[in-house]
Amino acid sequence: MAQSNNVTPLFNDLAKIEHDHVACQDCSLYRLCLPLGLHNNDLTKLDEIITRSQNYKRGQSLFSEENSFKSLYVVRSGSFKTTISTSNGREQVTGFYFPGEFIGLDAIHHELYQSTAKALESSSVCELPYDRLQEIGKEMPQLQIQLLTRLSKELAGDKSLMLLLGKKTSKEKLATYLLSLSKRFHDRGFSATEFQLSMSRGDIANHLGLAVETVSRIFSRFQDEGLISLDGKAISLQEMDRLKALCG
Amino acid sequence: MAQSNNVTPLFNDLAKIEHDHVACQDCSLYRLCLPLGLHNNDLTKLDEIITRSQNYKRGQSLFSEENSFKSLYVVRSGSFKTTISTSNGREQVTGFYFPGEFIGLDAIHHELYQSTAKALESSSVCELPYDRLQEIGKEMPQLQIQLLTRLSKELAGDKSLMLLLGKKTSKEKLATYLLSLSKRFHDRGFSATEFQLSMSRGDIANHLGLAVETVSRIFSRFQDEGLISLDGKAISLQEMDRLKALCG
DNA sequence: CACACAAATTGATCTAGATCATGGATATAA
DNA sequence: TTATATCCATGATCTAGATCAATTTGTGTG
Repeated sequence: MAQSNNVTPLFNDLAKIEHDHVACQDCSLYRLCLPLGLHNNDLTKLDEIITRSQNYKRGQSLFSEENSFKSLYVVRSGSFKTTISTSNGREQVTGFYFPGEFIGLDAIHHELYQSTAKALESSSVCELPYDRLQEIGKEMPQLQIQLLTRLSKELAGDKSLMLLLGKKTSKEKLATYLLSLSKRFHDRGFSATEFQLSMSRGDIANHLGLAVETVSRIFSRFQDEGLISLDGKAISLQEMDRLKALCG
Repeated sequence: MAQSNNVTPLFNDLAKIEHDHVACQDCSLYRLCLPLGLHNNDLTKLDEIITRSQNYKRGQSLFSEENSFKSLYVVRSGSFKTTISTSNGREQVTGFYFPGEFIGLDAIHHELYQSTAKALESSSVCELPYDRLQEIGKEMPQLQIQLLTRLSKELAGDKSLMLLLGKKTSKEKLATYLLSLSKRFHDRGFSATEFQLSMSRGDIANHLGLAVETVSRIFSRFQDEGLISLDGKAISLQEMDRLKALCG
């Protein structure tokens, strides 16, 4: 059966991508993205250094661990995951990224990317070459502040994730995760209760420090209890309040 | 028995703190800290906005979750831990901070601190009021870049910690932790193999997502195997290579 | 210096969630 | 369309590390 269309679509349509060169001014992600608060002149300068990428297909890499760091990326449409690995090959999904969110911020201090970024579905990005960004940033304090704010936000998110990984039970982890997704969809103008999970159960499990089987079981349990309703990748949060209460 | 003196002292003596107003130029932490790369004029301006704090005693808070965000702090001497909590009171130690390291970076995007910072021993800090920092930052791109770099570095560290929390066994966690401490001591000009653990076993356990008892047992095991030698808070890493191999 | 309290160690037991195993559902490709 | 690989769900079993319990050691404080 084909995926039904009664839920929020994946993020493919969020940015206007008919033309490859939508200016930041005209981008529907404007208020979620870096340019917020920049004046027209500055915005134009920023526009000039941005490369709008071709599409990335599901599974395709934006960059890999140990590649040399060159650019930051902002998701324009679709979604990505980032991973890092131990020397003996175990992998941790460190984050999921949706339109308007930055990828690569953890590489700024380094010559090399610290993680691998892969598309979860057909996706596109804006590429910001870091050296040129620094150049124009010298005359745009507001841009620097935006960048700092971005980094700080991601940092705070990662600390919460540490709390989740270190101290929460499997149910609490899943409930917290679903509500975090919900909020991000809502912030992007979509339904807070009905959306598509672009990542696999395996990715979710890995990200939350669980086994796939555990995620499956808890999803089933949540369904039995009427908390959510799940049809493949389409999820609907039926009882936000009870979910919130489950977050710990 | 009193603590023996044959190991690296705690960080109390690292910064020259006889006078409350050591200029950044003269501070022994200079090369680890923010001012790196600033010119003399800029350095003087930075100096002017910094408040050097009185001492914080063991257990004393620098700030608490939900306090309004005002300043960033750099550890001058001693050490701190930061924690965040779930709504029902469970707590996660999100980080330990040593001289030259920044505390509060995750609050920049917010009105409120996202965590609580407590001294682990007698400690002191430099306080950087964030609004004034932004003010002078407008004319000091190098300062902004330093800040960005700091944030990025902490971000990368947190991602590694996610890998640790999500994918490593208890032994691997402890080995990884000890080597991370070792590196940070070494970077500060101290022995990479002999130092004092200023944090309790409980703090370590919490930070690594383990129970205290587990940490105790693994420390004992590591001792039996000749990997480390432990006397209260004083630790000596006897076999760095084997420890490295244990990190996963 | 001795009291009281907090931190650490060690052993015994228990359990949340991992791992193993199987079958069904989905997706991709020729 | 069928082949083939991957993903997902669910049951049975196992185990790493948590929890509980009892000492021991360390550490402020009057």
